[in-house]
Amino acid sequence: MYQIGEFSKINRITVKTLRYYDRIGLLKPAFVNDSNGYRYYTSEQLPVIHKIIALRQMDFSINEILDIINGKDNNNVFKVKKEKLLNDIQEKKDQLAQITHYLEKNKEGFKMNYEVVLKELPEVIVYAKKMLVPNYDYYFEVIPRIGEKISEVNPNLKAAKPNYCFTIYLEGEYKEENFEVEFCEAVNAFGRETEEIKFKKIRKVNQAACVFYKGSYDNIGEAYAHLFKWIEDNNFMPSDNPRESYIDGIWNKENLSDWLTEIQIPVKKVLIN
Amino acid sequence: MYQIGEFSKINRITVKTLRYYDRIGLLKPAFVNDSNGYRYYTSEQLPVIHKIIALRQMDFSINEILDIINGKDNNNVFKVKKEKLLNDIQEKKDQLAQITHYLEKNKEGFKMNYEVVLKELPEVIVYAKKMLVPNYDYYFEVIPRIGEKISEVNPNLKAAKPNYCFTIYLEGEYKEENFEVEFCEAVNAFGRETEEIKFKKIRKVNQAACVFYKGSYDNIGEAYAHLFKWIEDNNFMPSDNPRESYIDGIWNKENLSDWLTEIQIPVKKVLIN
DNA sequence: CTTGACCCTCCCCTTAGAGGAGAATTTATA
DNA sequence: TATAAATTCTCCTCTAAGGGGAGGGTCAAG
Repeated sequence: MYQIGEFSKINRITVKTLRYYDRIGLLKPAFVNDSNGYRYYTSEQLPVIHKIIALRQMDFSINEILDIINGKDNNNVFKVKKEKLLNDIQEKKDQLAQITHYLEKNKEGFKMNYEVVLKELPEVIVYAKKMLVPNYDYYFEVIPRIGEKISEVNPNLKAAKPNYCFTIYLEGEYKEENFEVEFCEAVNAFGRETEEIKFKKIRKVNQAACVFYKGSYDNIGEAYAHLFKWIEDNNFMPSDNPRESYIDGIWNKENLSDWLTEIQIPVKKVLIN
Repeated sequence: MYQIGEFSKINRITVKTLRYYDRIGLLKPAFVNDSNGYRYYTSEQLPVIHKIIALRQMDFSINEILDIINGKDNNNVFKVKKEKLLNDIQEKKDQLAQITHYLEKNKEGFKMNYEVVLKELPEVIVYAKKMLVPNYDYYFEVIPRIGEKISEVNPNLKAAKPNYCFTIYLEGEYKEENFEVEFCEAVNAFGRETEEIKFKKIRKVNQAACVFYKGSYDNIGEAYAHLFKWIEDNNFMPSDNPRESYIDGIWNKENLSDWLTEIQIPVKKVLIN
């Protein structure tokens, strides 16, 4: 018979933990003195606590250990745990890649302005028009007319909430002039089409690497470059054309430096053996 | 101005989380309607929440993010986090090795009886005697006499609490007969020595791989084999001689199957690049 | 005028114990 | 034998990052 303190020393485990295991029913002491409540453990319980500690070392939760000890579903729990550990390792490696990328970018006192986030892009219904655009200035002259035109034909059509107004770059890479794009605006339903403006459903994207870009479009190439570098450094690759989502711009902000655009590039993980 | 629901959709983050960030002061909405408590966010806050999400994706805690955003200690936090992630990955890999070992051992319905635990062995003062032992039977005849002898010379000497009575195998590997061992018993202080029995301090062992073995000593070789296999599978190597700690045996249990012994092998991690 | 969508606050719950208070008991020392 | 020190007990609160749900107020559309 060991007192709790002895038993804790033998097994290199705290007294608090033993009392906790008693309370939740994972390991009750073999004997409890009724008059003073002292717990006593026997040497037969050594292999039991040993097994518990071994399972804790393997990252099993208390509930899983209870199941294992009660003989439920013995082998499957281990396989599931193995899968989970493999996932955890991959997740940590991904985080490590992000931090390494960050440290590299920030190496020489260079202040990084872009924070890349992976997120899902939801399925949306849009009206869309393809165009060849000589430059950004021309572009924002043309866009309002698309909206006017489609409202004429569909007086009840409404923009989706939240607003989602973007272009898809049909060229794979970023170009400053004469690029081909598809302008899209998310709406609440399908409507009547015109010769040039078509409705379609844009499918959900599971993972897109996204950055916000502040300011006029003159230097947006820098944000693209950063984003592409991030994608490479983090073992992703583009899986579809980039999107530029317009949040603040000439239509609502006078000051160029207040303009806000989000660049979204659908990506998928590169499998490394 | 976005309502909380919109803002949550744009950023793929829950409303609960936004309210939580408000409460803890990580991201307060730009405007709150005093009469009904509604929260409103602006597009200028998009890059801010984006940064928060990016840092969360990199495994930073809320407190760390608060520090980063408030401009405290900017680069060091990242380096520390990188180290932590490397450690986490190693830990997960170790757990994976343990599970893989377990699954392999249990493959064909073979029921495993040994659970290996890594633990620290504390520093102890012992009296010790080296011997060449022909077999276990002889061994347990001799041992009581050592205790008697040392008590004669040191009437006030007491066994340590918890008891720790063990032999160190001086041969590197397990042998069934004619093995050289050093018998040790932990005591509370140094005492007077005899020709054959010496006192010494045994240093702490940081990590030892340990199993319990139940039953008579006939099949203890199996437990050794298992333990050595475990050490190899988990990328450890023995760093000192094995110890056999006697917990229950002929001196207190009649039934052979109640005998209990713990095998402890000090180990160190094998560095794999 | 009502319905459904959206928002609010408040409270409890999660893991696996850690930390500490206050009291009782046991063990060691003088 | 008296006291001091060590050990144990129960009970309470705390952790991180929100999730779940109750109960109730608010808003826009039909």
